[in-house]
Amino acid sequence: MKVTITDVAKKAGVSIKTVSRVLNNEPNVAEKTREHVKAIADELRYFPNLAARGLATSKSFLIALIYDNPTPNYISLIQRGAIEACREARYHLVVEPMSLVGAASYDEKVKLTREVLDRLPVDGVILTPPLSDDKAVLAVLKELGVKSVRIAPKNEMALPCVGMDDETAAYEMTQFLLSKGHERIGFIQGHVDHSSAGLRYAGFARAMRTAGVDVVDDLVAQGDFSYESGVQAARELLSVPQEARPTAIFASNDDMAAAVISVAGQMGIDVPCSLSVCGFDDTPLARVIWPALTTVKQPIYKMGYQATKELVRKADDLSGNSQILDFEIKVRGSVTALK
Amino acid sequence: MKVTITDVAKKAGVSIKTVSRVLNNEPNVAEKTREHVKAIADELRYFPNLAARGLATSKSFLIALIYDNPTPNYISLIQRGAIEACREARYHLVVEPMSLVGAASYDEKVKLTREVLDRLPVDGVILTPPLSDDKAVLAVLKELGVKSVRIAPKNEMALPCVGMDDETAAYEMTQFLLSKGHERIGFIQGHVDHSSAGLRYAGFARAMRTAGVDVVDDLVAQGDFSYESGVQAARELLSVPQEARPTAIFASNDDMAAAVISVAGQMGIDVPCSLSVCGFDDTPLARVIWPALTTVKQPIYKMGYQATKELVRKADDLSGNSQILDFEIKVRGSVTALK
DNA sequence: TCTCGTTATGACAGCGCTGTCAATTAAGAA
DNA sequence: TTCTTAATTGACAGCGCTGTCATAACGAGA
Repeated sequence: MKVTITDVAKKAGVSIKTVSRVLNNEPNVAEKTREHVKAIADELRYFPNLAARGLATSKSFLIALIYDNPTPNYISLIQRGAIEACREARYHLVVEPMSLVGAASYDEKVKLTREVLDRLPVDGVILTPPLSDDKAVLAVLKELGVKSVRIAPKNEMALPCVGMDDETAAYEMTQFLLSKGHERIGFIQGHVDHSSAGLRYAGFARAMRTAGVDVVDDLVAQGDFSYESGVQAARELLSVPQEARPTAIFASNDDMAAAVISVAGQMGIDVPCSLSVCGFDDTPLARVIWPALTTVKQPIYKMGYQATKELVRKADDLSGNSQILDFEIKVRGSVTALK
Repeated sequence: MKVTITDVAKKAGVSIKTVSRVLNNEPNVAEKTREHVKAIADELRYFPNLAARGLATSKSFLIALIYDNPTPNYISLIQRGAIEACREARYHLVVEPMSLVGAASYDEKVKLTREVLDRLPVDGVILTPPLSDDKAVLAVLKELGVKSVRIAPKNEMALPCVGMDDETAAYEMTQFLLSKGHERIGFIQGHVDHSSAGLRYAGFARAMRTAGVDVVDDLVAQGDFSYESGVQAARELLSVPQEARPTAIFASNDDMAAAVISVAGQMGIDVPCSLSVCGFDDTPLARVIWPALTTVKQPIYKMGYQATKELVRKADDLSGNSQILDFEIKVRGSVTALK
């Protein structure tokens, strides 16, 4: 049925070991032999059997993408990037969603994570937020000695990471609002489990401080990155006398920013004339709502790609090096200068 | 390092074959032995090596989810359902996005598909639209004898499918609009490669005919399920004298419906007072935009789950049986009765 | 008690590949 | 030419599991 290495070897008139060498780009094969074997392999449309190869090398050629309930758009971009990198290295991506956040205790988390990794021994793991900051998950990864890369804004536990500089991005976005004359700027924080949430707030606060503007407690609301939490937070921020109302709101992600626009609409507050709004992430949503959202474009696809690239790299020296990718501020209709 | 079947056998004082039998629930093992072996395996936290098992059985315990550029939300739900079913059967899901639509010729498509499946021999394939209707892909699947389930509204090529009745859903949604007094109803069609697009239009047309209302050609616009195409189509439908304008627009999916709402907003047409809008899919977007979208809720998660369930079923008799799942019409603010 | 039909268990080969190491060949050096 | 060294190739074991088939143990009936 399926073509095996033996078939190729026979047809090429060499031993299976030589074929193996050619296929794995090992040295010490005569150039002529190499070409010949390659040609035969192509002709026979031979592909090595992953299971056999895996058994012999105790590798699986599988990379796991472990995530917990992120937004579909985010995970789908990460995934796409990861798969691209996998393909280039002849790896495959298996996806493993988990349900750890909030619900489970530390021990429970350890157990669940271990189970996933025991059942399917992979060659590498990509962790997305908020799992990339989860102590239990990281502990298991270390215990099992699984190569892993975190998608996260900052290095942790000597594990390599790929991310962007959330703090600076938020800083620059806040500067942008300030440059438009806004001073009463509301801020909606993200989920406390995501380290990026804290960094975004920090960037906002730093920009305000730098500009000599006080951060008013009443203008900072807690959200959790969900649309619903954005609705809640927006109501809090906007249900005050008009003179106490912020002239701009910076939400920690696009979903919550969309919620602000929606709530403002319901309250008869015109966006952007009476209220400027900006978000973070540049999800497709940002261009789809009206007015289009001013937001920070994250290089999500690239994060997935780079993280995976790092995992499939031959060298095993992926010790704690981190990659910070560029962001971009997308200026759209939801922000105007204060009159 | 890793605990093997031999370790379990030694510790349990039986042969590896007996352990194997227990683990695979094979008959002819004394109940006492079975319990004992199970206990030892648990104690040792033993999990069979997938590669070895795969090599011996020539199965991979892998299911591939093959898709081509669908909306992130859609694929993410399908994926979630598929993974759930995989877990129950101790399978794993590998994702394989392809880029076939539009660009590639038939032969090119065959080549690319074959390459994906040759490189990673999986035990089953889940096809999502529009690939579930792609002749080239289906031909390769048949040629390679790969078990597969299509996520699609109707049976094809004797391949089992899981889907929903798009035609009836569109019919009922149109009836709903008609019941609200709308007669000048605009329709935005979906991507021609998706069989569901045609069925949705058919359902719309049937409802109109049944109600004795003519389908006006000028009120039917072509889209391709993308937001951008929705903008285009909406402009077409709305850039006419007010008396010629539709009083309601039924877009073939939510993204295009969102585009209609956005375009209407820009043109100063109030939704829903001057224009009712409804969509299809019930993406998160539907609840996030303002006004919230009246739409058809597809059981997307369940489709992924059922399709995978079918694939991992022991029996190999999955010949052309199709499952039609229920839909639900979600009435929200974007549609009002015609005054 | 012995025999026969089951049921339970184990020995062993082999799945398709790679790692190790030995054998062969080619290429220089003397 | 002959010896030495390096480059090239192949034989074979073994990765961890399951399938096949032989063997052992167990009961039931004579």
